[in-house]
Amino acid sequence: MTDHKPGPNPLFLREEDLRQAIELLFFAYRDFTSEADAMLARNGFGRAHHRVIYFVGRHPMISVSALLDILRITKQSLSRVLGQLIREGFIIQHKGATDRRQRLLELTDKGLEIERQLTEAQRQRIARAYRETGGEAVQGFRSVLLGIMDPPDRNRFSRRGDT
Amino acid sequence: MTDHKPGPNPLFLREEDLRQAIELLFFAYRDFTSEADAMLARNGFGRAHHRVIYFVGRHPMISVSALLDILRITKQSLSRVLGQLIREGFIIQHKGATDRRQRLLELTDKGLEIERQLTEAQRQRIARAYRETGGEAVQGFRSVLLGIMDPPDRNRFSRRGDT
DNA sequence: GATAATATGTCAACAAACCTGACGTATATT
DNA sequence: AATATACGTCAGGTTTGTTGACATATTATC
Repeated sequence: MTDHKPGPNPLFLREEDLRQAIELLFFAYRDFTSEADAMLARNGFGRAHHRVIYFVGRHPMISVSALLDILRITKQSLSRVLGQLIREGFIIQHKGATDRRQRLLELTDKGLEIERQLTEAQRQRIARAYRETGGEAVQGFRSVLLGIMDPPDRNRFSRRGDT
Repeated sequence: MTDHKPGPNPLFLREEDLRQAIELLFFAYRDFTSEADAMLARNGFGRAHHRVIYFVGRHPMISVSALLDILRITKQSLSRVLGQLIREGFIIQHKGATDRRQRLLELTDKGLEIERQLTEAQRQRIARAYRETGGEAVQGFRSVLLGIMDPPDRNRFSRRGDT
């Protein structure tokens, strides 16, 4: 049933390597989000909600514009999802102390709880992969992904212990 | 403007590592698809079209069900996108030789050309990251991503040279 | 050879999550 | 006082996914 071997078209050895990388990202990302997606669907949420919950949890008191900068979506798109999360009590807004135009976002206890549940499957998946492959592979994984992303966001990943 | 340091909440050192991995995947994937997305938008296509074009190009004469198995979407979703690509002459169907129920898919010359253009930016991005990080890092990248994905698809990535 | 299973397609209705464009308000900056 | 920024919102549109039902051609099975 349904055969598809690794495929022809290997113009260069290099070409095959690059295509494998493209596919590794596709399959890994697809599976990486699968458990959380299922959990979200049960709660009437989507992946967009998870992203908002995740990054608000990661950066408590983040401003709306900083969040937009991470997500790279329009404020109208964010507004729909964020408004829902606020109305349902997962996130609260605080007026900025220094700049009162800002609406700083924070998870409520309810928000923290769902964040933990949602991200748990992903953490376990990563932890398992890290455990199976070892520290050297982890360093390679990190540095290649850093190389793939655009420079501006690379400095979010400082080398450790800088809180 | 807009400050968000790496963030608080480091319950464990380990926890921070796992969260960084989650974010590496998010940022890398977001940027990885950005150029192709822009090019697709200019042609009136979306990311779904790219995925179909990519995997048909990768596996010439793939059956519809095998493609569905890769993409993990419903046949109705695929049908819309695939039908469009067929009508516009990017993909052609052939009746299966052994099983005449199958519609085996193949890129036309036009399809091959757009595939090349679309994937080019991604290939360059990967190539650059691979060049910058070196072979050892690449091995780590590969093995961690393999560890992250669910086992069933791992054997798509055999070690090399098996066509 | 009738029956069941498989591979594919299609119609219809719906939802999630994006988008653009326009406009409004509060606050800060110059 | 004028301009810019941070945020919100209304309105309408697209892409990409979903479920459910049903149809057709072909293959496999009893």
